[in-house]
Amino acid sequence: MRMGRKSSESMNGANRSYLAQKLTKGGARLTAQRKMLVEIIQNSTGHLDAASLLRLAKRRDSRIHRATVYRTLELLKRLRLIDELDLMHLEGEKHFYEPRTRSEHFHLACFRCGKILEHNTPTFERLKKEISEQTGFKIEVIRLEAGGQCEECRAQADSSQSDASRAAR
Amino acid sequence: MRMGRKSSESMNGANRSYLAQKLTKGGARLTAQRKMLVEIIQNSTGHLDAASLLRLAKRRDSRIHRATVYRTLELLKRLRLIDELDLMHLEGEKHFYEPRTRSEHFHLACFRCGKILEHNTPTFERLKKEISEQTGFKIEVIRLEAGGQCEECRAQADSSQSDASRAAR
DNA sequence: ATTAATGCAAAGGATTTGCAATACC
DNA sequence: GGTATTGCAAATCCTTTGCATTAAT
Repeated sequence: MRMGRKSSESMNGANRSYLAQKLTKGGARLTAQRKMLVEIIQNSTGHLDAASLLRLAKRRDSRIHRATVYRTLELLKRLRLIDELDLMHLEGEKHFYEPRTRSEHFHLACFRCGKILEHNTPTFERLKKEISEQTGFKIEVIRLEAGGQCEECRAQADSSQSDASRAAR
Repeated sequence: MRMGRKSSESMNGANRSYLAQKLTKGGARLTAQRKMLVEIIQNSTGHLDAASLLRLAKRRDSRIHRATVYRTLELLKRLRLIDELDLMHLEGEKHFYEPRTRSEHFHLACFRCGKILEHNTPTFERLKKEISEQTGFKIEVIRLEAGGQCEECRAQADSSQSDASRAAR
């Protein structure tokens, strides 16, 4: 089954130079499996964990192994091509990954419905700048995550709260 | 060996009410082991992981079990008495804990020397406020962590870089 | 007396590793 | 052809769980 023009193999031409450039900097090789994994991550909407990434990769090449996925994630992290997220350990201890190509943002994890919101404000930029200026620390990776209640869940909680508060507690 | 007036058992009187208040809110019991664990965490300077906490606790009560430590940490987290940190997974996947009593701050982990810096600026407060205002998200826990190079390591890297850059890159 | 907390041992999940076979440049 | 990468299977690390026993109110 052939795929549409924007996905899979067909975009190798466009991406190869960029990836090859980045990957080969550290003496790393641009293998077929690595290309595939990067593509999957880049085309993914949500936040992938290692197991999901493996599952998706196996659809294209059933021989790919778990260890390869972990090793590639490690590499891409080192090259700053992806960011690693914890998402407040909402789903256990696994990590999630997203491409660095998208504009910077942080994550808000709703403890109630499990939704992950992405957000950003210029103040975040400002904060990073201040950190460097005030401490002399050179930030290479930064992760801001919050847990709590999203707007919708808060509204629900408030309305059911009023019932409950009438009774007691 | 008796301890100074500010640590250990002697502060139970002062702390019991506060802890009892907090702990018993959710129907939880204020057991001897829980008191001990909270004391250790509160008196600790650095960032404790579960294994270190267990080790320290065993010195006072050798019967305390790993499971109790984990269960207590879970409880204290829920009650917002402690914060859980990842410290950019600088030392593997374990978590670190610190009491919430200290003023809020975030953590900068040096990838080179492993040092953990704590920092804060009013902009962080501002950022939190903006997040709530702009998204309607109610923040219950927030974690800001950065990884990179501390001032000292940067200085070192720069001086050895100048040698390297003369040669090639 | 009732209910929650603990110790124990075993399981669980996510990730990592050594080594022989394979793919890349 | 020489070196980096992969698959495999086993190991490791951290954390959690079911259940019988013990402690707290």
